[in-house]
Amino acid sequence: MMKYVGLADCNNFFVSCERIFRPDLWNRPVIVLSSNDGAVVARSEEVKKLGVPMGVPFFKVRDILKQNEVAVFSSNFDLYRDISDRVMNTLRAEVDDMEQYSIDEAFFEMDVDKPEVARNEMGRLRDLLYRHVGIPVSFGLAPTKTIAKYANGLEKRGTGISFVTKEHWQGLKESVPLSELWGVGGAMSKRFREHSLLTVADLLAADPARVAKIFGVYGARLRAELDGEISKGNSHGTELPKTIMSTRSFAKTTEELSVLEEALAYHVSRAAAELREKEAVAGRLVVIVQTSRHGDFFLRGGGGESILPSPTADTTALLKEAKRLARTLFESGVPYKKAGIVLGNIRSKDFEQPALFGHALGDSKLMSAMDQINKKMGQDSVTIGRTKYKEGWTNRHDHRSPRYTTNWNEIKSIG
DNA sequence: TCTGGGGTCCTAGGACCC
DNA sequence: TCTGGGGTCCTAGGACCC
Repeated sequence: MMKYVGLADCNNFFVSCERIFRPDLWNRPVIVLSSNDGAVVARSEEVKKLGVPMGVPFFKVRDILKQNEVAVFSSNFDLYRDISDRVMNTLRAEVDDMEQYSIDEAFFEMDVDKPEVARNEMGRLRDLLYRHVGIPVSFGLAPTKTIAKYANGLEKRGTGISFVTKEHWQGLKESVPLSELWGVGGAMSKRFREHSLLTVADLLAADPARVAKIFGVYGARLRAELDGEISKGNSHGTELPKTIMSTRSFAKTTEELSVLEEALAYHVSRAAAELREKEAVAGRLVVIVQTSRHGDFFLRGGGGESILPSPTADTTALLKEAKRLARTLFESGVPYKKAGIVLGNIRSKDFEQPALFGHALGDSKLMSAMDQINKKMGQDSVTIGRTKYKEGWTNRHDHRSPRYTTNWNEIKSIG
């Protein structure tokens, strides 16, 4: 019996989510755009074949998309998060030690006796997820996370099931370039090349101490992972996040403080609701206001930080502080394009004593009533601190699909 | 026309102290 | 020529990922 690491990865996740409710799109090219309809962030296989790259600005590929009758969607994160929860909950019930890594990926552990049995088990999981949630998922199984990531990539377009055993990996390492591995980007890749390290075999042949010295912790960890030693620890997914952010760019710039304040009210509400849902409080608040990357003002704007006298998850308290910071950052005559906040120093509310003269901790009746209504009726049914200027700061989402599963007004109707 | 938003981890270097 | 060196704490920014 040997312990292996599995990776489940949803195929073209955002596109697959859109297709669940639109069977007419199953064999058609589909893309999903980033928020504000800026760039392409998900592509169906048909679109990849057209040569449309990941991350390309939308306006640059508009023509080719039109010519090929590609279905275009704005991001619909309410929908994707909800579908993601369904995938993760289904998988969690079937595997050991699951750790959700991103909105569409999760690691788990598997004890393997006979490779055929392991393969069949992954096939069963793949079929189960497709039947229950409607999302195609591929699986990779290997000695460590980094190798499982690589394995997963091998069969994306085939069966969706890939098992790289220890023996198999020994045979592969000569031919796998370091630049294709998870965690190796342009900069690391270049530094490896400068030391004549091109393949996995090259790195494994190098002395571990020298690797650590030259390439730092990342290098040492990567080498260990490729050597079959599990070093990317399993975090078990129960810990709190270190930061929670909410930021967004505007469809058009604004020079109004009141518009910025209203956008911040939106971001504070979202982030604070997430804090309360995790039963946590934040001790640090950062407000960010930014101008366009193009034009004369791109160095203006910036961030301001506040260490809260008493950690809180109360929307009103956080908003008051955010507005204070916004007023110190604001300069009149500057066209702002983006605003947002970051919450830091996050800890469980259980460990916090309410300060005598500090803010409430955010479990007030008002906050929980608001959270319950918003959960039931859809996000933003009840809000604090904004109403008037919405068209001044919301972003562009001209192609958004209905929020089928999270908003009563947009539920799918048949007929 | 004008390139997302949300994260994590690591490192270099400044401030400060003795 | 050379101006102490070592520690800690903090933050900005780099790198990478989805």
